[in-house]
Amino acid sequence: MYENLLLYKYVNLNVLKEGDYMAVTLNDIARKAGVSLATVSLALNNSDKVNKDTKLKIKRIADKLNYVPNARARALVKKSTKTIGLVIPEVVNPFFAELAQSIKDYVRSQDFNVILCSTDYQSEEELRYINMFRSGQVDGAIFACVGDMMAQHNELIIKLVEENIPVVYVDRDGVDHDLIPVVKSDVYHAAYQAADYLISLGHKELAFAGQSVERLNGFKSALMKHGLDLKDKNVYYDYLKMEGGYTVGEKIAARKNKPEAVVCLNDEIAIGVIQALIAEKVKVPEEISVIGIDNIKMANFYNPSLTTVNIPVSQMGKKAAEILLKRISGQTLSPKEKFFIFPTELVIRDSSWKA
Amino acid sequence: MYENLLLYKYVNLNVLKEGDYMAVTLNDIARKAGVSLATVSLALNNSDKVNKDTKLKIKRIADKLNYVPNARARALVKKSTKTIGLVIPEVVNPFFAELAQSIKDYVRSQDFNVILCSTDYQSEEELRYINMFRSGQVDGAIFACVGDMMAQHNELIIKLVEENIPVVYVDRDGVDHDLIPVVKSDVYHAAYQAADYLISLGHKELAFAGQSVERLNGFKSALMKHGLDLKDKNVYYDYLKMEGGYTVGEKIAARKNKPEAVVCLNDEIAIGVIQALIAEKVKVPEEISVIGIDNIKMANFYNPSLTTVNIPVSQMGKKAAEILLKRISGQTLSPKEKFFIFPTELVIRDSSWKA
DNA sequence: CTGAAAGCGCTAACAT
DNA sequence: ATGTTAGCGCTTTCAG
Repeated sequence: MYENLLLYKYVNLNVLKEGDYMAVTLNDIARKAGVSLATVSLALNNSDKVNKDTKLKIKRIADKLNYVPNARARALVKKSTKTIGLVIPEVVNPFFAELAQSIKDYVRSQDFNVILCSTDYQSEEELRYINMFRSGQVDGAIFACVGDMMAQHNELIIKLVEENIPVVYVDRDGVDHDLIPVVKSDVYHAAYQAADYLISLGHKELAFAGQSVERLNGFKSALMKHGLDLKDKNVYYDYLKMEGGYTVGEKIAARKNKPEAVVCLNDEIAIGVIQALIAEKVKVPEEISVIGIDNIKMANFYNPSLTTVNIPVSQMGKKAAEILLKRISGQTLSPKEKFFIFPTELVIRDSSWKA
Repeated sequence: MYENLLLYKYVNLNVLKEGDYMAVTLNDIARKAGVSLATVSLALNNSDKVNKDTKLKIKRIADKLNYVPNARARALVKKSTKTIGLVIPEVVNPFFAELAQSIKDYVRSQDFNVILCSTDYQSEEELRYINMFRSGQVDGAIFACVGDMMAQHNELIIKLVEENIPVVYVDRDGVDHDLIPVVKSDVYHAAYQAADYLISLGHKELAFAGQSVERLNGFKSALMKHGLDLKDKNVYYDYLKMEGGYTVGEKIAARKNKPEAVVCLNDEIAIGVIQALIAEKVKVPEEISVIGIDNIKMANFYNPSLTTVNIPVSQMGKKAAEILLKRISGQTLSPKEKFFIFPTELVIRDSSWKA
C-alpha cells in the first residue's frame, strides 16, 4: 500500500533531544502538508475520496519523512493484527519445521505474519498460548500439536473460536468441524500401508514403535487383514523422537527372537531405531526391515535410505493456512474444507527388504 | 499477572446479538464493580495504591467475566508489543531450527513472543521484514541471515536501531558493535580445526564445499600452516544445501584424481556429499574422509556418523536473546556482550579416517 | 473533496 | 484510596 514509502531517506521532524527518537505520525504529515490528519489517512490508504493532487502531495511528504504507519495503533482500531499463531510441539523436528515453513510462506503472501508457538509437548504451554490468543495478539491460530494430553484443551479452544479467533487443526481431531476445521493426512492408512507392504515382502512378525493411537490402529488393521496377530512385546508404544527410536532399537537388538520388521511412528524414530540396530551389528534391511512415516527430506539422504510413507506436509500447511485466512476474512468454508484429508503414499527405498 | 483469570467460565456481558461477540473490557468490570475504570486497571495490575478489598472484589469480578486484557490496546499505550522478530533464512534447516527454538525458549521465559521471519535467502524478504519492524510490530529483532547479499541492508538495520528497535546479529557481522551487538561462533576457527584435523590424519589433498568466506579462509589457513597448497578444482564454492552437497559428491566421485578429504560448510552439505559418494561406490571414510561443521543432531545418527565441528547453537541463541531483551529493557551491555564469540569444538566420529 | 470529531481499550499523570 | 482526564496513533463516520 505504501510501496513508495519504502525509500531509504530518513528525516526526523519531532526529535526533541538527541537519542530520543519519535516516529513520524499522520499528524506530522498533516501539518507539513497543510491538510487534516483524516485526509492524510485517506490519502495514504489510497481512498478515491481524496483529490489526486493532494494525494500525490501527501504521499510525497510521507515519503520524505520516511513515514511508516504504526501497526499497534492500526491494530487497535481495526481489531486485527494481521498475524496468526502457529502451535506446534517443536521446530526442531523436520516435520513441523516444514509445516511451519509452508504455513509461513502462504500467510506471508497474504501479508500476514506468524507467531511461533512451540510447546515442547507441554500441555501447560499450550494453555499459555491459548490465553495469549484470547488477548487479541493474533487474528487466528493453527494448532498442530499431537498427543492425547492436549485433548483436554479442546473446550478452551472452542471458546477461543466463539470469541472470534478462528482456529484450524492440523493432524489433530476436534469435535465440531463447523467450529474448527481439520486438515489432516490419513495416518491411519499410512500405518496400514507400511505394515501391508512389509507383510507383502514376506515378513510375519512385525513391531510398532511410537505413540499414536491412530497409527497403531492402522498398523493393527493390516495385521488383521493378513491374519497375523500382534504380540504385546512387539509394540513399543512410547517415544516421539530420534533418541527414543534409538532406545527401541537397542531393546530389539537385545532380544533373542527379534521381529522381522518394524513400523515406526515417523522417520526420526525410524532413523533412531536403525542407528541402534546397526550399532548392535543387526543388519538393516537384511535382518530387520525398518519403515518410517512422513518422508522427511533426510529419509532420502539416510543410509540406508529410508522406506517410508509420504505425508504431504507442505500441502497440508498451505491448505490449513488458506482455510484459516478464509475464516479470518469471514468467508464461508465448503464442506470439504471443514475436513480436508490428504492421501499418503508408500515410498520404497532401501531400509526394507525381502526376508 | 492474571493467573486467576484463567478459569474456564465464560460470561458475556455485552453480547448484543448472537454471533456478535464482544470482549469484556475494563469498563465492563468497572461498571459491574461500581468503581472507575482507572481503579480497575490499577487493581488488575496489582498496584498497591488500591485498597485490598476493592482489589479483591475487582479481581473476582474480572475472573467471573473471564476478562483478558486487550494486548493491542496495551501495546499502543505502552509502545511495546512484547514480541521480537527473528530473521533466519529458513526453518527447514536443523541449524536455524535449533537457533529458533532456543531463542523462543528464552524469550518466552521472559514473557515475550517471537515472530518467525524466514527469508528463504531472498534479500527482498529481509527488506520487507525490516519495514515491518519499523512499524512497531516488534520490540526488537534478531538477524541471523548469512549471505553477502544481505550486507546491503546493514544501513537500513542501523536506522531501525536508531528508531529504537534494538537489533542483535547472530553469525553475521555488522559495523558498529555498540549499535548492533554480535553473537557468533568462531567459524573461521571451526573450518581451521576441521582441515587441521584432516591433515593430522595424513590427508594431503583437501577439498572444500560451500559458500562462506570466513570458513573458506579458516580452511585455507590450515593448509597454509602445513605448507599444503589449495588447488582451484578442490574448492566447490557455491551456495549449497543437502542436494547441492550431493551434486558436489557426484562431481568428486567422477574425478580421476579425487581429493582425500573434504571439509564441508555444514553438516547438511556433508551428508549430501557422503550420500553421493556412497551411491557412486566411493567408500567413506576409507577412500575419502568427509567432515562437516555445526554438529546437528542428525550428525550423530547418520551412517557413518559424522565427524564435525560443534557449534553451540542453542547457547548462541539464548545469549542473543538475552542481549536483545537487555537492550529492549534499556540496560547497558558489557563490552563482552557487544561482541560475544563462542568457541567451537572438534567432534570426531566415523566419517573421517586415516588415509 | 476535506475537516472535525468520536472512538478502539488501555495506562498514567493529576486531582480529589 | 479512588476518580478524572488526557492521550497512544490510527480509522471512520458525519458534516461542510
